[in-house]
Amino acid sequence: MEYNHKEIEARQQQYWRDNDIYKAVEKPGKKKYYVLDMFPYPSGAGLHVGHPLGYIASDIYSRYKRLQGYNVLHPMGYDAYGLPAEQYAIQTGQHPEITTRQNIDRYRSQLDKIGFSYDWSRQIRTCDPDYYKWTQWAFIEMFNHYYDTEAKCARPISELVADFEASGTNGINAAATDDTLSFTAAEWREMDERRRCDVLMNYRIAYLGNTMVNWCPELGTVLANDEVSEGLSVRGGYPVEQKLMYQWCLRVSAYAPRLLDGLEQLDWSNSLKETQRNWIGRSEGAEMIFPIADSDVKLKIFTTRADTVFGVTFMVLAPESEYIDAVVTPEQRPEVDRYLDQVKHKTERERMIDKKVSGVFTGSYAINPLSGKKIPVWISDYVLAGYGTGAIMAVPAHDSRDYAFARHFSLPVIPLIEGADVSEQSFDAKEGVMINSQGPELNLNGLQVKEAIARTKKFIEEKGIGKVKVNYRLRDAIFSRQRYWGEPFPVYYKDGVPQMMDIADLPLQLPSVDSYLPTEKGEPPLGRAKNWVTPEGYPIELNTMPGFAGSSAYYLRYMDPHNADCLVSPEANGYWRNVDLYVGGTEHATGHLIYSRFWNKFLFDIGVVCEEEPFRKLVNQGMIQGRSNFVYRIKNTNTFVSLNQKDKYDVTPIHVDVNIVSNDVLDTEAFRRWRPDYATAEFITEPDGRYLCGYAVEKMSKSMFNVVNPDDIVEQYGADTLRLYEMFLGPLQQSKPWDTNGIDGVNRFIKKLWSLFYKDGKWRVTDDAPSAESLKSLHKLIKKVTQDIEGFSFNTSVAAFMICVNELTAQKCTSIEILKPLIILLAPFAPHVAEQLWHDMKQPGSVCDAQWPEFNEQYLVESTQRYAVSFNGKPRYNIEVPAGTDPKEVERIALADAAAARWIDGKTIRKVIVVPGKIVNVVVA
RNA sequence: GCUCGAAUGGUGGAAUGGUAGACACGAAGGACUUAAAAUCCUUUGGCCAUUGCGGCUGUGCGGGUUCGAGUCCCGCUUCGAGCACCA
Repeated sequence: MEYNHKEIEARQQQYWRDNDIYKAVEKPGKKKYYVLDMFPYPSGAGLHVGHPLGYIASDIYSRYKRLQGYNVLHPMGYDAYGLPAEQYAIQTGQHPEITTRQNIDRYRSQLDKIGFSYDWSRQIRTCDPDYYKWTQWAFIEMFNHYYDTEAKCARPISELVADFEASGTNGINAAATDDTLSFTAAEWREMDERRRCDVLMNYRIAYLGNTMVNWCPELGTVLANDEVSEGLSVRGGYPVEQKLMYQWCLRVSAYAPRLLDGLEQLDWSNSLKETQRNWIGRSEGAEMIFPIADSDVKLKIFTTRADTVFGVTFMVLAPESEYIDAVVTPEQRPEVDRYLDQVKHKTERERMIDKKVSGVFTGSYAINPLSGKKIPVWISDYVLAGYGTGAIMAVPAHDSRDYAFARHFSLPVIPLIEGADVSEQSFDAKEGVMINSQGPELNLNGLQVKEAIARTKKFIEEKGIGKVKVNYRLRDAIFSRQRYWGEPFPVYYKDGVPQMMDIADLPLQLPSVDSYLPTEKGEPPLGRAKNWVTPEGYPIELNTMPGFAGSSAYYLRYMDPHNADCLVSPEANGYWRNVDLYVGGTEHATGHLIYSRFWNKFLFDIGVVCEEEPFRKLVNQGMIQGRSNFVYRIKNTNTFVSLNQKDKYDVTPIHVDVNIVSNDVLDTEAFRRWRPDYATAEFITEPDGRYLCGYAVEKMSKSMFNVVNPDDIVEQYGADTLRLYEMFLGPLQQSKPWDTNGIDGVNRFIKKLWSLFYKDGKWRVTDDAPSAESLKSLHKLIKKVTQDIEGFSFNTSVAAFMICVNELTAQKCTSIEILKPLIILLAPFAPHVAEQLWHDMKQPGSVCDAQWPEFNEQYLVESTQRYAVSFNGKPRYNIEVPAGTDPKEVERIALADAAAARWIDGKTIRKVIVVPGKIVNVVVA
């Protein structure tokens, strides 16, 4: 029998399908392991070889865990709502549902070919009503809860209402809100429904708020912070501007402390945790009150540099600050209005690019609470409304932005740190000894910066001038999108007051529309839906939910995908708990991975899930870039020059389809057939007659002709080769270009493996006893591969297989006692060929009739022991011997190695001491 | 600017502080073949020596710790990633 990947793979895959081999069933008492891939958005372009990289790694791990006897949950589904399908719908009128379905079918057939061990009976699609019912349900729950910052958990809004009825806002200062309200119980009772609704919106976890949003005119929708990068939309790269809009939001910021602290216990990479820490952006500082002279107004500011308060020479308000109206003097009003108008017409991006200092004086002065000095209050767009209180105390000597502002408007600069030269630039470092910092009641002179910060904080708290405060950069998530292709909100409006639908009436299905564009009135596409009202005739919300809504809790739904009564049953959730291993790209670091953690924590608070963190271990696979090939055309001709000859001519490099290039050698005939223009192409080749192409690493895309389709690789080499090769390419976490050049080496390995079992078509495995050296090769492999799988170092485990097969070939090993464990170990990597060989072992006439086993743990036992070899007490090197080796034998091996490495050249050995399991000490003279 | 990570042959990449370059690709030479493909064998960091065995050098740069450093520490350079008027 020859190795025929097509037959083998078709047969194995059929077998898995027919017997539901990978169907996961809860088995109480059996240890579970949940391996999850980030589910894909099914794009129209299909999969390229980069997409399956992480899926292969997680599949290897799942199969490995299964062999170890774990009950493994390894599901797959589709993140089916998204912009491309909607934009395609706008262009063609085809319903996004149809496009999405077609793309999903394509994805599925591509995934199937690679031989993944997914339990497809648990597949989910975020656009299925049965699925998004639970997205809508979670939204309603968030609407019905508020966040108690003291108990650090979500609580029913009804409890807050009860508090209000009993005692107004007294004693509920622990509710997360961005607007501190104050009213009595009597006042609460007198409020009408609309007013109460407005009040409660300040506390609900899902709330309607007038917030500054990232508005993208080109896409006609608002975007979340993580969907914007450098003032442009991540999707499409269109400009984004700031706009005040009444939108649904999620109070993610309330969970900022827990999102930060939770990172500690997670087995994630440092860089990813760091990215999240940056995004959450905790900063410890102080809130301080600066009263305005001759007025009742008190400016509240936030600073991390309380120590520099004696260097404050002016105050700055954000252009959107609520203080402005109270502070601006009548004389300054026209100038301020002019400035605000000018700022308003700048987009976020323009504000960022335009680093020119701008600002306007309000006409008012504040009083420095520590020094008593009068200082002017300005307005400038370098202060952000959304962070802190939207107002700052400016210390130009020690903050570069304040410095630039002070220099531009000729405001004074007072240095506060000894030796700091502030004549050219500010001194921002938090180090040195304080000077010029003495007020009537507080003297910081002579203190170190850190001491001064602490002293000042203590002082202002005692005096009631301010208080210690922790600020977070993390903003609430804007949850409305003015799109069609997303989950509809289960919300209707009764006299303009938002009402949640009854959970029993969910899912609220997405209606059909005649066009996917906004209405003439500028309403979102759902404004076109006919009868988009409740049975009572109340209008239903026109916005839809954003992309991250459906992906925030999908891992929970896999645990119990067909449950019609709840998101996940307590039994299923109690068994599978959370994801043990999550594999996916870093691009979701500040989006999906924050929202999911938030969403999960909320569900944890309300008792729906039993684990507070959704993803215990997370591995980020690197991106696979494209490797493009070039041909070089002599200008104005149809003649192409090979790489090493091109410098002799005036040439233009042209991208050429990588699929007609092999090892950078162009198939010239295929090139002539590739495009009509090139049918008559002439070639100037290398001396050996080959046409060599140049190459470059670029993004994998159609326009670069560098897309490699996994289907083609599977067709030519087989899924097992593809799987092994993707792993062999390099460390999983690292980004690397796809280069098909090395794939022959991996394919050769499989053929060599095959010929350990079949020689000239004949079965050659025997039940001979294994030789000592074969056993050594095998145990080396077992040790290396088990270590490497645990450490996600799949490239080196593939190398270990190659070494082992080469050694066994050289040893002419035919013993089943070696070959059986070998293919068991290989099965997670190359399941088709391994299972085929296992199957063949069970055939009549073969020597094996065992069942496909669960992985035998004896292979995982550490099989060697390490000894440190020292000379006269100084450790020199280590040796490894089989576990349990006799001390005499250890001594012999140690001395043989020492002699080989010339440690004892010209010396006399006096004595050798062997401490079992630890050390070999050689006393030499 | 702040934070994190990386730098090793022609290429992708291996090396719990212990013989740097595993494994693979590519390249060169050879065997088989009418020929090609496939397969197999040898060589392959650099320099020198090559009818001897071998010698020198070498992991971005400069220091340090150590009997011993690609690996640990200090200081740079370059590249990548994240955050970025966040006070």
